[in-house]
Amino acid sequence: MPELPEVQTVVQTLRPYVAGAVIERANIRRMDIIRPAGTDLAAQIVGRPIASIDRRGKRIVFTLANGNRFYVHLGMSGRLTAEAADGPLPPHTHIVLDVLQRGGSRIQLRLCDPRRFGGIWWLGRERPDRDIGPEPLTLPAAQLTRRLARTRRTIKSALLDQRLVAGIGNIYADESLFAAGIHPLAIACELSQYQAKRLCRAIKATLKRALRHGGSTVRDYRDATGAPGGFQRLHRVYGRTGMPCVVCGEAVCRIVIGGRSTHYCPRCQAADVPVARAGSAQRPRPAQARPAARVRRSVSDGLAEV
DNA sequence: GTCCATGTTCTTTA
DNA sequence: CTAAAGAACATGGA
Repeated sequence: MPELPEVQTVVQTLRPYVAGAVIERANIRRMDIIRPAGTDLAAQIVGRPIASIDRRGKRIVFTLANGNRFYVHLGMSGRLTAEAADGPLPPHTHIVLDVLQRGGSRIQLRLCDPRRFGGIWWLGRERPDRDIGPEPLTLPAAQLTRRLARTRRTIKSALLDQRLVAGIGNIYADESLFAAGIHPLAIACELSQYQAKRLCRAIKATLKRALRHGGSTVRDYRDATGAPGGFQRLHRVYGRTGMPCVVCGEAVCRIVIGGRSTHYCPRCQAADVPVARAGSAQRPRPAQARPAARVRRSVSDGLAEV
């Protein structure tokens, strides 16, 4: 659920509760959300002060006073909240950290994640961003252009690739492409210089505006205090299939790209550059008939004969 | 029962 | 070999 604006909002609302606080106890109720598997997270963090909490891409990065780091990823349904120490534990609460604040009061830091696509990654001294791309809010347009020029994927798929740019997800990819007037099936490397620049500006403007509204709550998302976001009311295409475009009145379309639902206005986002086919790979069809005897055997066929 | 969901990673295919 | 699409993961809601 959470993309850059939601993750950043969680960090900002969590920071006053945990910055400088000491982790007194770690109640890890499910081992399988700790990664790498086998990490003794409790042994690493109990008794340690939290020096700082920051965001990198969609990761919530904790830095301990001893310099070690770990990060929380919220996956699709994760919530990281600061709660009064004695409230009842809701279902799917996988981690509870008891935290002693500088003022002397105690709170609980809870990770709740029904679908369990999220989790906690222990980093130690490793960098928190070795395997993801640059931050979109500070990304120079020329750098985005260069990165897009390297791929023939659709622009929608490219924006969702965290190694290309970190922090954009399904909502903000659709909203940014609408703001830039670019068709989601446009081939990334076919965008004009002007379009790439416009897209870069649109991404920044969209993410910043979402940030000002505390992110989007479509379903599960809450900040660290439990409050929902407000930006879902300002979505211009995401989740508006069939409704009139807020700019031109044309009905908003929904297609599937890379397995993800994609919303766009067919008039405001005209396909004025080469586009891929929706819903499946752009498969160059053989101009002539296929070779006749095409004997292909699946793996299971082969195994069945052994 | 069906389909869908704010994400990532592994596998399969071209 | 590389690039990209699809499936899988787990749960709940419409």
